[in-house]
Amino acid sequence: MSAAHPSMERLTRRFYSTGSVSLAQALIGRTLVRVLDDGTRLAGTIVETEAYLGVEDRAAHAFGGRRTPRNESMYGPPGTAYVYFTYGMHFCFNVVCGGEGEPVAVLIRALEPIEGLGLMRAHRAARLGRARRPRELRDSDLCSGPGKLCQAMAVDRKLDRVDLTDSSLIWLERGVSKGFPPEPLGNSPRIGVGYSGVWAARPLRWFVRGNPHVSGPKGGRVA
DNA sequence: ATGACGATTTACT
DNA sequence: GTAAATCGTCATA
Repeated sequence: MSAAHPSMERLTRRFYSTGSVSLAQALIGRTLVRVLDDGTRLAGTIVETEAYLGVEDRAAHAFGGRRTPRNESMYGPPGTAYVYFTYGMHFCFNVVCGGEGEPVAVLIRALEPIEGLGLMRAHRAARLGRARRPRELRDSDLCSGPGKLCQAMAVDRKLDRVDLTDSSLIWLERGVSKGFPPEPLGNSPRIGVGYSGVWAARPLRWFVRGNPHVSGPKGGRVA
């Protein structure tokens, strides 16, 4: 894989060494690549992100400087993967950023699948209820949410603490084509953080307007 | 040892 | 729209 083609360039430590508000926007349009143990390659374009600001952000896992085995990877170097388990059944994938040792991260909330759709569909279907007639999952049902994309991309706690600048299992590539992402990006309060007081209202979520792979009703939700 | 709680998704009324 | 599913984690005791 030469670096001749821009879309093949892996994002560097330097790229991740910035604040989460900046990175959350810069990650829209980039490509998340996952290579399974058997060599199968899965990939998608990031279309929705959320910034978590660190110790002062009540919605963040590192609020108040909290540091536990669960969120330890947030204290790792920029470019570290932070994968956590939540609601007793879902994983969420984050990219650590900010300064060295600062517990700051960006949550990847949705992807537009571009490679390995068949396997993604299989991964997702395996977790759906069987009570109902198993209708074919649409492309927009594969990665349109933080938990969903982890199912589709086979991201689980084994990838927590992985170095995205060096791993052969998962990484991000420059992957932005001309005219994408479209400006201006959609921007809204973060999802699922209603418990965080004034922080719940801060517009720290970004997404590609009108893109069907964005989470929420008819993909988009709020401005 | 115990209990409350999720950076969610799905199914159902 | 509302509620169930489901369990690791962390604060409290």
